[in-house]
Amino acid sequence: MAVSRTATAGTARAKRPAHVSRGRAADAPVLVDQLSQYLGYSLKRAQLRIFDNFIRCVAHLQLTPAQFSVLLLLERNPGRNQTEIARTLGILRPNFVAMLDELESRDLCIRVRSDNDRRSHILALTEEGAAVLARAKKLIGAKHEARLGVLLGEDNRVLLLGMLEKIAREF
Amino acid sequence: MAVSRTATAGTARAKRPAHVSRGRAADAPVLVDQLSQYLGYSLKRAQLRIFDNFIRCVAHLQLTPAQFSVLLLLERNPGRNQTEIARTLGILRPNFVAMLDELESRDLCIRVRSDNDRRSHILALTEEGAAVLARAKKLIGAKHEARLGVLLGEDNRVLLLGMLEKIAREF
DNA sequence: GCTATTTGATATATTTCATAACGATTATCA
DNA sequence: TGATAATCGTTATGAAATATATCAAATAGC
Repeated sequence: MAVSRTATAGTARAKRPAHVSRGRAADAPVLVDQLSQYLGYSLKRAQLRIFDNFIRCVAHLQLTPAQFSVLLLLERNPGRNQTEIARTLGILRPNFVAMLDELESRDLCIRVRSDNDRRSHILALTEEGAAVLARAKKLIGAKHEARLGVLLGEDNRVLLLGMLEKIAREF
Repeated sequence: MAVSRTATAGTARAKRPAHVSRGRAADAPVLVDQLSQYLGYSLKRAQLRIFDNFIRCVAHLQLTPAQFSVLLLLERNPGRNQTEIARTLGILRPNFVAMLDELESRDLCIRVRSDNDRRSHILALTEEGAAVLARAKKLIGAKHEARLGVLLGEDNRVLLLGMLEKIAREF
């Protein structure tokens, strides 16, 4: 999404119309300085930027942030079922079904009926899934997180992560 | 949305099933430590928390974060038209129409045909809109931002805001 | 064994986000 | 000036994300 980069500079005119005659140029930018002081606003804008960049970084792997997070959780947590993974990510079970259908159809993971509870499906990465995840991690690390380290400084990047985690957990 | 707070503790059993027999308790939490190291994930989770709290803080005013941001922009930028406000917020013009219909129907703002360009609608807060905005600002400041200052420390809160702004602008 | 609960799934509604196109108006410029 | 292009708000519409209710199958609890 994101705001269009060019301001579509508003048609310079010799004679200023009454409405804009009190000190503001016709193409002056809309002021967002007040709004930027609100955490919710800045958080949302930053999140959109980050997601946008994330998607571009793994474009040729065709992975969304949500899909990446699923694959990473499967790698880190073998033997878990759909409900456990979905709940951890805040994904509702009904919505998780189509997501897994997609991943499974691309041979990135599989559902296996559990032996000890035949209601549940144990989720597992396939070899292909592990390989794609590994490539995604490398790309994100090199082109995404690293860039952030450059922008903020590595110390600040870590600080930022810590604060966001704290908000997510304790706010 | 948000993850359910109770882990729906998984049915303790005397005899461990084969799948979970290698060191993990049946009700052990899914590990998110790796995932949390990715900025996109932590950013998104924090954003959901913050929006959730924002909405609750101004619940009796019935204001969404997006609506609040529109009102704030109108106050700060009098004399602007729909396109300018929408673009600033990253809202597509077609989607902005219904949003303004809602705000205008609640007498929080008005559209006025511009004299010097009769295509455009100049947006303005009504008295009611200014009053509601003032109350919202007070609530958010006292119950939302202040809480964040307590959680992170005031210095860190400012630091966080600065980093998020930088990401939104320069990433 | 009987009832209640859980799991994955389906159906469906709602909300959010995006594109195309229109009438009215204004800008551009030959 | 007049013809063409561009812009503004709007409508219609589609796509995607998010939410609830419900089901059959399997399990848990008594």
